[in-house]
Amino acid sequence: MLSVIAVHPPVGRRERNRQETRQRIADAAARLAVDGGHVGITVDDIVAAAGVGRATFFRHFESKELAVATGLSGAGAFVMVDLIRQADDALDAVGAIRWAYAQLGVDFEALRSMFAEQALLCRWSPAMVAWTLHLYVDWEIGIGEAVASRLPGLRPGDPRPRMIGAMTMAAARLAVDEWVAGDCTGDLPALMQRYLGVIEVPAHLPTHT
Amino acid sequence: MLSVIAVHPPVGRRERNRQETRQRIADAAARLAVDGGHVGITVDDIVAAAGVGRATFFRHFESKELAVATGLSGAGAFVMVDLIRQADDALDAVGAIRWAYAQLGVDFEALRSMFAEQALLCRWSPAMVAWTLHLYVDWEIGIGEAVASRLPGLRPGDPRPRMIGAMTMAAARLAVDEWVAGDCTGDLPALMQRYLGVIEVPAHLPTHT
DNA sequence: AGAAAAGTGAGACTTAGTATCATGTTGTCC
DNA sequence: GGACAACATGATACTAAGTCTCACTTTTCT
Repeated sequence: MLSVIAVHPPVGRRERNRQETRQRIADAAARLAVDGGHVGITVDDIVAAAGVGRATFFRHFESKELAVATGLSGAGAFVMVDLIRQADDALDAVGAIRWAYAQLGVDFEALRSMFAEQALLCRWSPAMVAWTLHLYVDWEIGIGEAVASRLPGLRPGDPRPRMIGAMTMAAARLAVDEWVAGDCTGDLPALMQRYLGVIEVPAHLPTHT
Repeated sequence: MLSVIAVHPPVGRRERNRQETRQRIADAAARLAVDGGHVGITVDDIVAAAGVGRATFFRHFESKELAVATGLSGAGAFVMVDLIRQADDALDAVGAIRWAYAQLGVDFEALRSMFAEQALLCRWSPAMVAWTLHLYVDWEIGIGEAVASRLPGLRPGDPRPRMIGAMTMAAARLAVDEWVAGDCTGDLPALMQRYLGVIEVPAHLPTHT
């Protein structure tokens, strides 16, 4: 009678609906931001475009900016985390990250304008910057989990996964900052490798205490 | 006639007044947040306490949260940057940072409750977290400048200073996160060293390109 | 001294964010 | 399979953040 139903993801219809609503809102927010160049986009615009009530918006996102940033980043974050996971097993944690971002360099020209649009919108206002940074924390965690298995001697509470995630996001942020400062005309993948080059992680957890 | 006036800091009275106003606002914001446990503190409260007009508030701070965060961090940031600068010349960049944060460990108990208060307020709401992260960017820059002279082969555009600043702030943030998760009862300086231990920077700029 | 430039205060106004309640939908237990 | 609990939504009203404009004062430069 029971079982047989849910296979792996024990997510019910309720949770699925909820995530779909959240996605609709984020998508609408990002689309409006891109279309309008961000000028004058309001929460009422977003909820109208997403076809949800105003209260629902704030149940899913703590601020307008977070919704826009989430929509802009969209699948991008998941793509990167997946890429890191797919890197050659022989690569260590930082090596896998460098490889993943190098893959982004292949065919970068096709994505240049999209990246530029996203980068500029995320820097449009101080509030956008602040909430984008807030969003990055989630990515830090994701990246940390993605590389954890590559860390020798990993134990519960090991600071390395989170730190590697944070350092990676810092490299990405600073690389894009420099890229934007040069009017998005430079070689972003190369800049990214340049900043990632500063990251070095001890092969083993320093035997402290 | 001219010259002879300003010695080193070419800051005029106007700039000084401006900074004083900004400081008054930040101080009032932090004091109200600490006193009231943050509950229900409004911009009108802050401007009344600071004795400035509402418009002036938003000329100095892009959001209420940024004002509170700035006031809370207050002198702390400057103290750390100064400490890093005062570290023994024999120490390299990361060594100087580790030493500076180790100094914080001396007499930590006297500061424990103050740190706890500040840490909890900065994590009170998602908005506080977001704007605190925004504020951290300034510290990143400050730390980067403070250690730049310790980096061999430094050249314009070198990614190391900013990256070291960002990695340091990441370590601080994650250490405090873990400390707060343990109800602020643990050994924060030790946690800090633990996270800082993950940072390793190549002695020389990787000869890329 | 006088004019340009920049900071401030006051108030009106738009919009973000919160709280409450009624309604529909999903999950669970018999 | 039906009833009930739990949760997601929508609508509305309300508080407070953030913007804008204008009149006024202070600083700076010539």
